Amino acid sequence: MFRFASGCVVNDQTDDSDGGMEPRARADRRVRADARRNLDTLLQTAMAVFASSGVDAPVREIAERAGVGIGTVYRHFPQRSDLIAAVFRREIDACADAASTLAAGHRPFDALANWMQRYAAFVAAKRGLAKALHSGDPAFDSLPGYFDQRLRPALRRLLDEATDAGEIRADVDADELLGAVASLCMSAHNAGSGRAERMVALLVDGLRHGAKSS
Amino acid sequence: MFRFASGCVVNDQTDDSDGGMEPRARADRRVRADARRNLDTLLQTAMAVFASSGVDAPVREIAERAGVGIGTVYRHFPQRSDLIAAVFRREIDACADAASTLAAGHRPFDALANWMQRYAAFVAAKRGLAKALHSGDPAFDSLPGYFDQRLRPALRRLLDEATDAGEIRADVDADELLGAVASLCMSAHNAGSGRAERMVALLVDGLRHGAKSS
DNA sequence: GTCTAAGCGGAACAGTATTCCGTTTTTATA
DNA sequence: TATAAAAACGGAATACTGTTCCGCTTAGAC
Repeated sequence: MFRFASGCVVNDQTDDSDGGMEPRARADRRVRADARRNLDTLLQTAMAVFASSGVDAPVREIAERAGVGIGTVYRHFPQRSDLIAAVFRREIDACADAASTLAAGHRPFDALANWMQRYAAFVAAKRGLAKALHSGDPAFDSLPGYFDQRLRPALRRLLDEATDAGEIRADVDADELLGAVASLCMSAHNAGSGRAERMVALLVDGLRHGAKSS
Repeated sequence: MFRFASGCVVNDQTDDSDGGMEPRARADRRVRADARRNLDTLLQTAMAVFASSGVDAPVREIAERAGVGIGTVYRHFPQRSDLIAAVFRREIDACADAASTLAAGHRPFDALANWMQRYAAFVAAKRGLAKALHSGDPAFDSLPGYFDQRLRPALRRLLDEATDAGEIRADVDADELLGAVASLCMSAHNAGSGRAERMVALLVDGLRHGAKSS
């Protein structure tokens, strides 16, 4: 056994010398159904608890609310920080996946505009987790990279489609945009409700109308 | 009793209705000598422990090294974070006070240059505490304000005296300078030793020679 | 149905902050 | 200097935490 960067414990390839077993059977039946179910429940519960009580919520509370024993939590996440990282990862995934959904259901510009708000909400909600990120715990080391790896392509796709449809200007970079929205949300933090949304909307309007500078 | 912003516990004015007692005696004899001594020892020890073991050092360790009981620590600092804040405050004071000492013992420009290095060392050493600052603990809320309140006037005085003596240009702002040095020290963090010092020295040289731009 | 090991639960451990209260020490007063 | 009241002290006890350990349960292959 070894620990993935993700923090989940995974079976290492057990010795392959016995040959003939189908790899499918190996991979499928390796994880018991109840274990997978518990893992999922755990992540969902942790997400809810972190959202309501903050990332400092005790592991015990999460275990209780998920209806599992503490041992089970630690079986899936050797350290408390691994659980936090996994939740963060899952939320990044959800945000990235939203891009596909939106792209399928809206015109390119609308998909882009909606996703930007979705992303803004994500950033705003994750300020607590951001704090954890800077705690120096190695469990979080891979998160920034994962963040880029998932979110950048998602946004790039939306941008490209909107550009191809002639709905927005062509000179904006996905990275820059992600960073810009993030800082908008950070600085609009303690301002009244709706301010971040408005600033992001402004930014999106700029995508449509602004003249290319430099 | 109420808690000062500083986190120390202080006697509220006891009822003054009995009139005639001299205010001096009141104010002087209000704190027992051993208490004051312990408070001081505690702060000194905590400073040393934080410097060597980081701000996460257990309260017990500090109490032991200071030669007092845990109860005494908590009598002076109701929360662990109050102790951290008090230490930080004291170091800000020391840094600010150094300005006067330097001003008295050096020519204006030298005083300024020395103090800038002193301040740079302070910023560099306090990276750990900076992390604590962003933890959201209300005990730290007043620190940024205190930082400005103490350090800005200290630097302004040195700047003014150097300017009056015609030793530096007149168009630099104390705030900007504090910020600039801080960011220099932050970014030079993981670079080899002495780099921050050199960058700050560069900045100080700029004070003497640079042309005013805008 | 049986067997095996993956998975589970939660008591036990270790380490922390914080509280509580009987004891000691200072200091005002005589 | 002797005394008493109040202030401060010390540290055992409490209350939470994260984490480990191991006997028990149960999914799933045969």
